[in-house]
Amino acid sequence: MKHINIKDLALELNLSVSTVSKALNDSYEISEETKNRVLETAARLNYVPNPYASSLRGRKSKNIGVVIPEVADSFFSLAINGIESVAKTKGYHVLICLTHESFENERTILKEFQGGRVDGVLLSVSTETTQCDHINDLIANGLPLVFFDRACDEVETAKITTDDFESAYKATTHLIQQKADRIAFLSISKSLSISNKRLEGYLKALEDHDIKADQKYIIDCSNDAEQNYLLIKKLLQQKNKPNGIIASVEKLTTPIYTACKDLEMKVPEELKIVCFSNLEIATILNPSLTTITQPAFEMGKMAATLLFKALENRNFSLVKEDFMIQSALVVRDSSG
Amino acid sequence: MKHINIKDLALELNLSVSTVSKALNDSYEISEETKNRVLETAARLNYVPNPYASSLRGRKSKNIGVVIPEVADSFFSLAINGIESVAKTKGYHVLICLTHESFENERTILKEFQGGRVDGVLLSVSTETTQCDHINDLIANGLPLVFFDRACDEVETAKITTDDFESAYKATTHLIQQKADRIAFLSISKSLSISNKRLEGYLKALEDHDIKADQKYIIDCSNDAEQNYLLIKKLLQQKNKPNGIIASVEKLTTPIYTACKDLEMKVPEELKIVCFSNLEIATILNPSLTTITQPAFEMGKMAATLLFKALENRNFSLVKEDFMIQSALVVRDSSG
DNA sequence: AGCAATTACGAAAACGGTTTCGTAAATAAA
DNA sequence: TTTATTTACGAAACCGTTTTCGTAATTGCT
Repeated sequence: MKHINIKDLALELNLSVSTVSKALNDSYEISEETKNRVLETAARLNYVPNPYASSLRGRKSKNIGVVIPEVADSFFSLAINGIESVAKTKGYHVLICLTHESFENERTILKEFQGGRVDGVLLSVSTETTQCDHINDLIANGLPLVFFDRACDEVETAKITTDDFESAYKATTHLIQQKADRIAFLSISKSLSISNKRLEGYLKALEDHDIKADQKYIIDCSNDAEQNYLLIKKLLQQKNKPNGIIASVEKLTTPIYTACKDLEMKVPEELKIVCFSNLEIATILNPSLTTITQPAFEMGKMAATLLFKALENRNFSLVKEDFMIQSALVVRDSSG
Repeated sequence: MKHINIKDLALELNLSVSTVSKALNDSYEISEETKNRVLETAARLNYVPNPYASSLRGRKSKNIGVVIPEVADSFFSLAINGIESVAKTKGYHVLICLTHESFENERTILKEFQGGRVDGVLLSVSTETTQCDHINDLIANGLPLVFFDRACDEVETAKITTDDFESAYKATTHLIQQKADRIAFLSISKSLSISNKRLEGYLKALEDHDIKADQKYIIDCSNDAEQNYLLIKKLLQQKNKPNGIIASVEKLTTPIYTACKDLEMKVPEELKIVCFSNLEIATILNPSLTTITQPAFEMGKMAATLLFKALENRNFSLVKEDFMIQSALVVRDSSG
């Protein structure tokens, strides 16, 4: 079965290519009768237009690029669903690109996007990203970009974030109220703004409750699960070990619980735990995990909606603006 | 900043478009000196070729389509990583499309692919998929397709699966050896071949150990979490309730554990649990979850490798063949 | 030196659509 | 009836590449 193009279709119909094209696009220039004939024959011959040919002429790809560190993370997979739900209504496709937390990958991907592969970009930067020239280049090239969750402050565009400062503040205060006074904070990156804001919220809560922050309770985790496990274990073995812990990222849940089990620490009696996490299974952990749950689906949806606003209105441009959606502190047994 | 195309580049260099194109593609027809000049200027002007123009002319998109039910599932997200790892080495992009377990979505996506958006397809069918005309159409249209995990037996092409029958058999046998004699099986679909094979493995194991299968222990779950929870709860409340349970899909983990907790059933004493699951957090559930873990990354990698073999060799064609990789039964406390 | 082969480039066609513009026929307005 | 407008279509340009083919200029061979 040969693939059928618009020329074949026109030939079959004894019409010109342009008429067929207009009929397929429901142009006012074409009579109802002809439109129906064309549509019918197109269906019969199983004609599917080549999107790249359309892109080329129309100078738009009908694709948006979604650049994220990882797909095996419930925040991102839920956000993808949110993004996809709006892209679908707009007739757009979603091109998901993974950086695997590598700056070099991120740069390469954004560079490629400048060739016209996508019409706009949603980005959550990698942990390695400390400078944003590659992002500014993209924008200078005319591609609208909206950050979601992990943003770069130096870039003049909109971002959808959650109240990282406040939720870390809330979580810390919650632990303090639960009588924890040596609270550790597990960070994922020194450069990521969300990580820093969460850290600041944590520090502010300590300060407001007259607890002195201690550098030894602030741990920089890496992208390596085994190494994180060792770091956490070490943290929990030192003298004056923490009796509270706040993990700023979901993937630390497993090493934390594993370390507690291996060290036979009682949760929440000896150690109270809060994680930034969207894991559905938080409820069935034992003890069930207190989480700060981000509105992942909503954030994806909102980011995409904003991006489309920029794509559809040529005179609407994305300015530096922070759309903040609240996360929820869901108290469960691990901090009881 | 205007976007630069090959014509601008040629103008800047005082060369013809064709020469520039050949230089960029490292053609033997172009002198080293010219190549260097072109490369240099291209970098300076930040030239990025339009992939769609190349696609159009070259009649290939350098994209492969990955069609899966859901991305928020650890099997699929890991498989994506496997697929991506090989696509990257081939200079291909991965277009991920989600069916959300809807047959209609699946059909629409595959239909669209026939327009040339992708050069080949990796597919894991939706639970609703009972007939395969849409898949056969795609293949008849010249697009190579490889199944992974969830396949359609009626389609003449290769598939990468795991030993669903054997692993269900092993899991069931394991539960029997742990003294369970009323073992329930939770299915996700009556039509999905993997679901049926797992069911058969379960039934065979019962038979081989002289346990009579009982229809009331075989539950068809849906795509709705709340409903599944109710089904499971009902299962665990009937008289002669099961003392063993095998869940054929990861997303049933939460409702099972939740139901056990709500009904105050002791695991594993009163109920032994095994799940088909790739969840990392299986280890930190309490009790830790015995799983049948599929080689998700490997399967993605293998499926992609096979697809590229078909893409690269015009005379290699995908025949009906089942590449089976073994899953591992990882015994943990929930079946102890 | 004379001819063939090679080297290095350019012109133009092609990929599959969309869009602009031109126009014959039909209809409306004068 | 004559002129203006509308309707319905076709020819051709165009989007940004790659590729085929043609050809001067250089090199190699005898």
